[in-house]
Amino acid sequence: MAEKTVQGAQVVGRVAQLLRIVGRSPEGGAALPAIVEASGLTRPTVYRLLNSLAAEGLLDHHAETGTWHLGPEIYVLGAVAANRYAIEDLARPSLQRLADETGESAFLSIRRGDETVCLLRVEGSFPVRSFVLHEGVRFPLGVASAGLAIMAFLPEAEVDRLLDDGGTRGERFGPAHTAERIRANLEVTRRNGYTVNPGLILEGSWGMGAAVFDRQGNPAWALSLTGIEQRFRPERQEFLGKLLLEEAHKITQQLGEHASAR
Amino acid sequence: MAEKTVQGAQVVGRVAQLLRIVGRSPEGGAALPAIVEASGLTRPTVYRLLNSLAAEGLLDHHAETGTWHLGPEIYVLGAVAANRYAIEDLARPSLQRLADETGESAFLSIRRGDETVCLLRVEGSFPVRSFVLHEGVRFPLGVASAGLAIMAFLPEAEVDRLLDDGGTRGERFGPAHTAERIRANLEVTRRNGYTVNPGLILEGSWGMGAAVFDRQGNPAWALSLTGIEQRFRPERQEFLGKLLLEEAHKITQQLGEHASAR
DNA sequence: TCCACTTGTCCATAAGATGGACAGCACGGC
DNA sequence: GCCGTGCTGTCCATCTTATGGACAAGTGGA
Repeated sequence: MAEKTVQGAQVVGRVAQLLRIVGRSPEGGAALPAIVEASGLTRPTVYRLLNSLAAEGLLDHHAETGTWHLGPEIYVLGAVAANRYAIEDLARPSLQRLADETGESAFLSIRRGDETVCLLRVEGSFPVRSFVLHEGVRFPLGVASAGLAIMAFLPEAEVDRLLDDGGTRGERFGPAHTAERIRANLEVTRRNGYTVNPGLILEGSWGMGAAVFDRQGNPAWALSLTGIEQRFRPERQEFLGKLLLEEAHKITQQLGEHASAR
Repeated sequence: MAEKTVQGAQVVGRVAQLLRIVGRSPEGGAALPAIVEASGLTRPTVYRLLNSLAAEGLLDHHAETGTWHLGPEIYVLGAVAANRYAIEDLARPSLQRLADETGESAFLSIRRGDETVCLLRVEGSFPVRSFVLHEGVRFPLGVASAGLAIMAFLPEAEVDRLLDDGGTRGERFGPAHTAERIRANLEVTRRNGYTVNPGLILEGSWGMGAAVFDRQGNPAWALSLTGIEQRFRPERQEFLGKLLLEEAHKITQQLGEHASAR
């Protein structure tokens, strides 16, 4: 909503949209009908664009399954871009430690506009795991623990703008996501430093998160843990929260020290 | 050359081209006139496309310098794609070791079509360094040590096709890049396992490389070292070559063990 | 002051993306 | 065996939309 910046080459928008859709899909694979559905474009158009993107190496077309994946060019470009945006390397050890010490799965998410995108997932050892979150998955800020953790440290005006979405958030993610309940959660998050998502998206699938701050002090990333309700009882939350905050602080500090490109 | 696979959405080609141009630029930054020049498109078109790409987050426009960079969306997508194409993590320790033990700068390059793309660079300690190669830089196979190392282990027919380019290689990279001289180099490379580039691209700027093989046994990546001529004397080449082969083998083996997605 | 070289913008034109429609194939039910 | 359903791949007339020549305006150097 609210586009038209310059004059606009809207094919670019469609291309970006398709890349995002493919990137968001579960194990990196999406079939044509699903992409058509998700994009709202017509099938021939999607078909043509996907094929063109694959011809450029930006996508891959797995011949047997007919699924589309992010291609080697994206990987190559991403590797170059990573020189400018490199928390990943800093975060991986922290995720590993979180997963090792808690047994839950640990995640790094990044803020991207009004959404969070999951960048890294490290599996925990506990045999019951939630797959609501995985690499490429996006949620609006305010939904899921990563987005809540980030939102809690945004300026009030920003929060107001984000919460005022006309109710689509509730429709997509369930009635628990009202502006009031989110505000209440943010309040608690600010007090504790970490946030708790008590199965708001999927019943029984809990999560906790803590924000990581960039050099300007903005909450740009978040660490989070997910698992089943039984593993997030109040008495354990303190332990998990402390761990999350420790690792989040560690990364924030490393980012501060780290010399950045340009 | 030789396009037109399906029906083609050629904007996609232009978009991909621009992304590549920006990705290839020295410290990730390219100015508009340079991009216009490199792309062969007209200025308004490039301008419009770049702005649209930036609006989608695929590029970044640095306001002060007016330079264009790969954007956060590319980073995000690349991070997701990296799950499918992850030698990077395996290679980094090897590059570090190469750089530490030799003092030269060490590189990981990937084969992408008929080119190699540099993915990672680890600086060596030796105070005179070559900057011919850095992240995002592409060379045709057969030019630069990484591309030679890969080419040496391609099927003969493939080599023939690659060498038969009508002389543009020589024009772009200097007269040392004739088919005959490359063939001779490949011959030596096959015998030694590693390749030596004796300043073919830039006089005095030498390099050595060794191929890394994927699970199917294809040479898909290469490790390489670069530095000044004086550091690549014949008596030292054996030492450097041995190191390169060791690390290349190590990565090849790890890739074989590693369970891959899909 | 003038020149060279930028960035940003407009708009008539024509290139080319679009999408309805159809062919062909694979699967499953009856 | 036959029909229905859902898929991929392709065509092409239509009209959306990308294109690029041209111009305004700003900057810096000589």
